[in-house]
Amino acid sequence: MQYLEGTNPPQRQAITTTEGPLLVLAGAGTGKTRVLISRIAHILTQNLAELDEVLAVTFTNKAAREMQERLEAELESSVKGMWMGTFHSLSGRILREHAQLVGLDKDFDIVDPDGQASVMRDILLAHGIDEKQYTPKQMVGLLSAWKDNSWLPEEVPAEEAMKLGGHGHSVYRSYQERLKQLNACDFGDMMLLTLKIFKENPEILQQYQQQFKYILVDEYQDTNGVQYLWLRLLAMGHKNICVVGDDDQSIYGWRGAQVGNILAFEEHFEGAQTIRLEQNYRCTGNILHAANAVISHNEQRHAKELWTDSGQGVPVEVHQRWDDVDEVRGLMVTVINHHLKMGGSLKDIAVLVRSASQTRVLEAELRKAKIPHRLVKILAFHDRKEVKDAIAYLKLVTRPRDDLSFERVINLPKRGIGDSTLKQLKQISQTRNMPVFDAAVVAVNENLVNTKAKKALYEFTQLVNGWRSDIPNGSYDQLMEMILDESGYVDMLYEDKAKEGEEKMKERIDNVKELLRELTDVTQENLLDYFENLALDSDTIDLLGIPQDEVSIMTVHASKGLEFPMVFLPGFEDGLFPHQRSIDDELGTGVEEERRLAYVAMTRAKKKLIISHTSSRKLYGNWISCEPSRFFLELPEKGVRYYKEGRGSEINYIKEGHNPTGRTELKRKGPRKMGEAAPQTQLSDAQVDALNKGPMIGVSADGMSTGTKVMHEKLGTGRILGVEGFPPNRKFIVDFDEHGEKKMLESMANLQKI
DNA sequence: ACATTTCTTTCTACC
DNA sequence: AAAGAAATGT
Repeated sequence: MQYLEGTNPPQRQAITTTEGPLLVLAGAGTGKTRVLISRIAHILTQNLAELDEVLAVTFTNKAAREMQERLEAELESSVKGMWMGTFHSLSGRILREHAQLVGLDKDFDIVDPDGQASVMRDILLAHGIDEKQYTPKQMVGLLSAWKDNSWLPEEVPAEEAMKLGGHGHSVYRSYQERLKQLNACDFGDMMLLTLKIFKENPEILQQYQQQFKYILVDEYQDTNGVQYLWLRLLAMGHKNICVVGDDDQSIYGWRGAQVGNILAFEEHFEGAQTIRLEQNYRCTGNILHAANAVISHNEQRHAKELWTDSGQGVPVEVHQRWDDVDEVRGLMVTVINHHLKMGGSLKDIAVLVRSASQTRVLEAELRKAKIPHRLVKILAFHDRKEVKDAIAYLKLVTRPRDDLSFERVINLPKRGIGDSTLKQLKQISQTRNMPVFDAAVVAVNENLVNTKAKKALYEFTQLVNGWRSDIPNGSYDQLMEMILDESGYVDMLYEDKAKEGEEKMKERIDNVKELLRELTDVTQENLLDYFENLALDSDTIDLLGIPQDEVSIMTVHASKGLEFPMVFLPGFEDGLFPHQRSIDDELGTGVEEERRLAYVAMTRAKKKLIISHTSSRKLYGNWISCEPSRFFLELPEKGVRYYKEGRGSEINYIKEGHNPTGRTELKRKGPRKMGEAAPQTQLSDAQVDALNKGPMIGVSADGMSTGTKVMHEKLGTGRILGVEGFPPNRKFIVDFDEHGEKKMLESMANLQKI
């Protein structure tokens, strides 16, 4: 049995224990993917199940693809027919099959967050809710959280329904109604509506329960409420559910993930067995030791300690740099060039950032230093404006009910259809219960809009009808090309050159061309799948040519499951990592999740881990001073070296400026008190201006100074303890009567003087 | 309705 | 700093 070769005893056990519920607690780099693949190979080669009787759930499409490839290599045969994919893609498959049961057509569309916000904007308007007080995004966020918890409109608990001014409940219903009208659903619905079908139609559920003899789930620590219930129902048939995960790597709490699912698996599934994989095959001893030390500060976790027998390796490095530019130029570029000189390769290297905003400086400086690099998954190809515009045209032509796409392209390029005309069209569409496109035809025929708009609408509808009659037998690239040409969209891109600059224009044109290339594979048969993938698969970035030798730049979240010989972790500063939003989190679980995130980040490194923090960095265009991340205080004494360099200096990499006293300098006496203002290291022009105009720190013209009593919408009354920075980016430190000390940005907090 | 200017806001993380 | 919204002028 080939698939057992080279496995350790617990791995072997996890592969061959096929019957009954099984929890595999698999730490970072313990060979969990290997186990999953071998387990499926075992099930199939032992003839325990047919291909379509195996359900394998992964967290990303990329993971699904990788698993499929490796499995096929292992079995030397195709595994087509197996149910392998993400929760959303698998659930979507079931939902399409039974869409009528929840009022959707089989070819329903999946709206992305932009689309959600757009729908919500109309709903808020119709409900007479002030969209400044409750933004569409906020409202969508609330609904998504409810859906992640598996609450249908009638199931939302009373106290939840009180949130955001108590509007949520009625808004939820209208929002769902509207989506139904559009023949569309959002991400949350893909799980929730399928669950609804299961609950209301036992015979359908039973059919799937019988079909799926073996269920496997990867990254179980990141499942949310609705996903848990979905799995639970499906697993009720044969009860052979194997979940693999690591509570220390749960980093999607903001998307509703409940670590509790993995912590309580044994209670949720009766008779469950647990197997632990604790031998790490990825990192050096020093890296593992450092990561273990950090994560051990979390309260909510299964006790475990990863180990390795592969030697200590070189120390983990911690660098203090002057600012974000110096962090790249002085540190990374130096190290990377040295790595190249020693014969190393760029694809060994990854830079993992906490927030996408860090990539701007990173990219600029690496470009200056002529170091090839690639942003991975930061802005997905299909999220680019010009690509979304083109897709909207294609959707409008092929999907008659797609009002969202109509809205997007009706005045792109400018056709003289403004807000007021659009509003009229929407009105007609609602009262006559027809798509906005049809309303436009009606408006033309019945003279319901002014002459100018009428002419423009007539021409537009003629164009679209023309394209509709040209829907091809072959691939869609030619239709798309015709649309882009005849609509004037491409001309518009060229004309934008003056405004946007030539480089930007070229990039846009290239992206549209790339889209055309992609569409050569799209036909009437797979158009629906194509649209579904657009919504569900954001990994598709590697279509732009062969993988080059270049440094990978990505967010820590995007790095989960990957590994690199050398990893840089810039921006380890309180406020950025851990992020301020998590520090402010009232439940206190935020920092624990950040710590898990740090753990994930550190354990991506196989041989060399370089963490850095800066003294100052730009935020919203203003310099702020930064404190070292609190996570440094949790690093072990051994196996970590500290480096501190001044402004613009380059470290002498070979000689190593090992600074044993660095640690004491780094070590704070304890967390900085909230009221204790961070020292301002450098003033921006705006700040100097602000000073010259009058208001001084703490004695501002608006009377918001230390001692002022203030009122906050949610946190109630309190007193200002201190003020940092300058308008309009001041931060107030407020001692709230009910909630204690909080630090907040002026523009966010909306504090009222009382 | 659109172009231009001015002012706000934004920077967690993503299927 | 850059993108987006709002205000203002034509």
